Amino acid sequence: MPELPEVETIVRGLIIQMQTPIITDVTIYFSKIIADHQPDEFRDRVIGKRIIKITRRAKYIVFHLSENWYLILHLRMTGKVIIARDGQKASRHDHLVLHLDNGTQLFYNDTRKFGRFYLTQNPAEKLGKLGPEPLGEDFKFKEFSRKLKSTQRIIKAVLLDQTFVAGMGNIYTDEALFEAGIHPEQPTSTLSRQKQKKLFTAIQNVLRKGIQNKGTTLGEGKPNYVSSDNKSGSNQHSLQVFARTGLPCPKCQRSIKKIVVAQRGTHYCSNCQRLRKK
DNA sequence: CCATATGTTACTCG
DNA sequence: ACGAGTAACATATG
Repeated sequence: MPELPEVETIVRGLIIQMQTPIITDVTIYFSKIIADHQPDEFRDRVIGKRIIKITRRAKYIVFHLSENWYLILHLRMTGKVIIARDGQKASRHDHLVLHLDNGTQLFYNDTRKFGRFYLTQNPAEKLGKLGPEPLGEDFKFKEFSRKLKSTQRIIKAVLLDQTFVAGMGNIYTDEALFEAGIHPEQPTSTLSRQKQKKLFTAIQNVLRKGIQNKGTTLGEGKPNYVSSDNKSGSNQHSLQVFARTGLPCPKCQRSIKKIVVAQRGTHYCSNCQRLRKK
């Protein structure tokens, strides 16, 4: 669920809510979510450290701790980070709690238990292979264009590849391809320069809009994504094709189709996004 | 029971 | 080497 805009929203919320607390205790209910440490070792290394800074890289949340330690969190499909007041009890699917010295606790909740914490002094090991941040200065058209030309893969698979561009997931990929008018199965090397440009811009547009709307929250009753203050986003109301199967295309009014591409549910307009031979 | 789900990665096959 | 496809992780929902 959480893609770049959702993780960015969470991080911005955490920065406002947390300041720079010291971690006074750690409760671990499900130790497999810690990727690289035994629970006791993890607690020993984390307790007493100060959270100096919180940043985002791709879909990772990076807690910068004192003494050059980094606590890196990936939420995968259903991970949530919620700040709550001291005294709040852990509930269903809470797997780890950071107790802080500012009167709050950070709960890590994850229905499907796919998320992972990485505790390291060498963050580049985990983050170094990621592609450019699409909203950062290192995302350059010239390089983007060159890489698109250099592979035979289909465009949807490439946009989901975190080493190509970092932070895109299934929702924003479908949205960007719709905005650019590109068929999800179009081989990247066949994209015209004009389509490359459109896609380059569309990626940034859909992500910026997602952040402005504080993320996409799908599902009724039990929201799949909430920010760190437990609020839903509103970007679901701005989606053009994702989760709109059978509804009219915003451009041509024809019915939005859903197919499987790169093993993922893929929403698109077969009229506005034509597969073209080159 | 079956299919599906917003992510990632290891593995197999051609 | 490359790229596509599959399974796995684990749980909930329709």
